[in-house]
Amino acid sequence: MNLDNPEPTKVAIMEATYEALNKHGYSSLTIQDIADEFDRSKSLLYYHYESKETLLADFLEYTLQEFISEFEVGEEEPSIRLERLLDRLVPESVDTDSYPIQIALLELRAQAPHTEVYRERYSEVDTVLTETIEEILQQGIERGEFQDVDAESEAQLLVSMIYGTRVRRFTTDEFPVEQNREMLFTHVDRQLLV
Amino acid sequence: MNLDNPEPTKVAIMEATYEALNKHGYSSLTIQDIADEFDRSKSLLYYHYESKETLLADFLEYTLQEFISEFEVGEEEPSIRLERLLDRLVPESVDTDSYPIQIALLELRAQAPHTEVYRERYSEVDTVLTETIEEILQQGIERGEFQDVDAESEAQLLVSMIYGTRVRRFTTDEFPVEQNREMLFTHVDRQLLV
DNA sequence: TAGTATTGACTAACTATTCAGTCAATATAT
DNA sequence: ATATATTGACTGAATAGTTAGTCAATACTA
Repeated sequence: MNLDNPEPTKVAIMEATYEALNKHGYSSLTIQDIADEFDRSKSLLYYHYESKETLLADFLEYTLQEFISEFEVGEEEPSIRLERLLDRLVPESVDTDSYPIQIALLELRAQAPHTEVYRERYSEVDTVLTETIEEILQQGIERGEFQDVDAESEAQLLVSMIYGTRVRRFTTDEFPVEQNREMLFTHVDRQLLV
Repeated sequence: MNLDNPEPTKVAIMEATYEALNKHGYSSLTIQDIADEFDRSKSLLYYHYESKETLLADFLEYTLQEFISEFEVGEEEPSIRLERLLDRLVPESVDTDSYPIQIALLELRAQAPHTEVYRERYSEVDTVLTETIEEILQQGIERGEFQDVDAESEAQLLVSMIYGTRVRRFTTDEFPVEQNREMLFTHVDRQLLV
């Protein structure tokens, strides 16, 4: 282990993996691709990870925790928090830098049916997002800001809408993002706001 | 070309590809895997297709047309047609046979960002589904069965909900299908039905 | 016969993974 | 304090297996 920080080599591996995924996408990603973005040797990857699969599982863990941290949206009134969260998860435009990694995360998600560790990770993300929204709704209902809906079910529906919109944005040409965002916000206005 | 039907070899290749995808999934699919499900030789695949990529593109075309044909749901009143369509696209349970191919289609969809031909196909599916729903809504509005909503926007939202639900079902453990279905139908009841 | 369909044997490139060994830093023993 | 042993981090080169794709020869069909 290095001296600078607690896990600098592993951090460097994660960053190299990130870059490699950016450039090549998941399905054609090779260990060599990762090594090419890594300033140390390819063998070292096997010193730290027993296989490509475990390396990628660790990367997924690492990256999804970052994604989860995006769910944190301050302490304002529930309606504002919900709006912020939706705006962040279904933004008007995805900035060019984060585009490739979002696509890689979609590719990894599509592997989840075949790979248990991936599925566990995505299940967790799903649960955390749903619970986050549920809490916001619950708080809004208590404060009389939202109508008295079933917070859990409503959160589930919102999560599905969010993911559906995200998937379509990345996998189709000319997806009408603005129309979908509007409908998302309209749904909140009509179903939730008092 | 064979004598039996117009394209029996190509049909056999499509079926072999289907089986191979069932067994191996997309990301680890090899030409050999397809050949193993094919009663003729691997070389023959290259006689009919210039590359693995074009073979899979053709397979996607073939399979998505089948998927699109599922959108056809009879001639009853719009409210019934919509309900049937939703029930078909977000069924209570996915039958074991079609499970693997649905997953393969999700994997292929995740390749769409990198592969133009795939993206075009999925864009088309998306468009057809949206337009199908839009027509149903339009007809329902005209007949006074549905409220006077913006059919196009409402169709867009429904499509995102449908896809979101499908993605989550296949990529997470313990996805609450029933709750999501209920919310989908509740949304229709509240937003659309007069 | 002439074209079409099909094959098996082949290859060149690439794949993940292994392994023997280097090296600097640290711990231990005297 | 000095010599010795032991470690963890790291490397270059090799390996065994897999991959998509080719091609000359052959069977089939019209």
